[in-house]
Amino acid sequence: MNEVFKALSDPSRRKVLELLRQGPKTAGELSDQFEFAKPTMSAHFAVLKEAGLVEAEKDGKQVIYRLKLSVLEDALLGFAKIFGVGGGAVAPTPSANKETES
Amino acid sequence: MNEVFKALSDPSRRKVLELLRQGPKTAGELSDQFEFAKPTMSAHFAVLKEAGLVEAEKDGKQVIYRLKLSVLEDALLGFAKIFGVGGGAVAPTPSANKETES
DNA sequence: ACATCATTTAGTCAATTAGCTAAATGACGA
DNA sequence: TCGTCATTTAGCTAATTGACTAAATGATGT
Repeated sequence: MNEVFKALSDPSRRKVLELLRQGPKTAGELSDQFEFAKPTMSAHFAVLKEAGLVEAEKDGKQVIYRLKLSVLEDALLGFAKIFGVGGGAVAPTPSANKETES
Repeated sequence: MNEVFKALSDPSRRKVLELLRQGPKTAGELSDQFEFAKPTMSAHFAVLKEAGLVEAEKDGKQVIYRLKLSVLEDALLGFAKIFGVGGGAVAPTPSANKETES
């Protein structure tokens, strides 16, 4: 879960996720939306993949990236829930507080 | 908003926020929950303050930190909403996609 | 087989980050 | 005023990050 937050801490990576919200895209299509060199983008993709936020499928020459919404959802809402924030979730009792890290 | 995500990307800082969920705490009380040196913690507090996630109030010798839940809420839910995730929010139409950064 | 195209890997570099110790600040109590 | 306590600032270092170019990989078309 730490890796998800690490991945989300970079604006370019958040933008990649937003682009993928419209549907799967190839590495090239995604890279076209940025001014970075391809290898730089490739590294960002790797971070997102490592965090489980996207999955890569190979299609001939290209690599298609697809958003894994459930992972993003689990991380964001899971964290939000700790604070009793969002969607009427109830926070666990403060005295039951144990670990931040997983 | 980028600063909020940056602040959240460190597990120790997330833990500080969780501790503050139980109510305001002094810098010392917070530091006691970690093995880091005080100045290290002070730097983490500064990052959280910079991001607007906490506010500091001076009380005699001590500094009391208080969670600013609304800021955390805005960031998390605001971002979640972009993906149509959580609390029944509806994502803006993909074609209306403009900027990631603010 | 060869050239080409899409992407990743390797290697480098500068900037940022997270930790530390030592010193400064600022409030209190004696 | 002096000593002490709580916290921050300053200054340092090692590790991580995010960018780059050049080279490697791997699939396709000729």
